[in-house]
Amino acid sequence: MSGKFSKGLTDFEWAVLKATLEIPLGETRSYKWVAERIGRPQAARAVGQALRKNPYPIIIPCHRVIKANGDPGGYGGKQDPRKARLLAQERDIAARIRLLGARGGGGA
DNA sequence: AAGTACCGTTAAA
DNA sequence: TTTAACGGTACTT
Repeated sequence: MSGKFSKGLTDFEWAVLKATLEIPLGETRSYKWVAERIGRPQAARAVGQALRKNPYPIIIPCHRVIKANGDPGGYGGKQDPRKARLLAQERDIAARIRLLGARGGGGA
């Protein structure tokens, strides 16, 4: 039984994608974080595989998933500075949302 | 610091 | 069908 929903993805991948979608905005989690969440604390590598495939790069914030060292994961070395840039933007957005909830004043 | 073992998917032979 | 490779972490040396 693999991929009872969309063919091409397995239950494992769905679990990884789901866990990645649950990562709060402006925050980052490690592959192990996802691995433990899906019930495979030792499958951090397999998690990286599912993210590497990332069938929905627009919906799945794979950039929020980094290594436990704080280094950006990626393949064969590193991805691109875009990842850090993207994370910085998300952080800004999260900060803005926090301000709105704090006093709902005009930000900028 | 370096090497090894673990998990799950994909590509190739 | 079987083998090789990719990708991150923890443990051991």
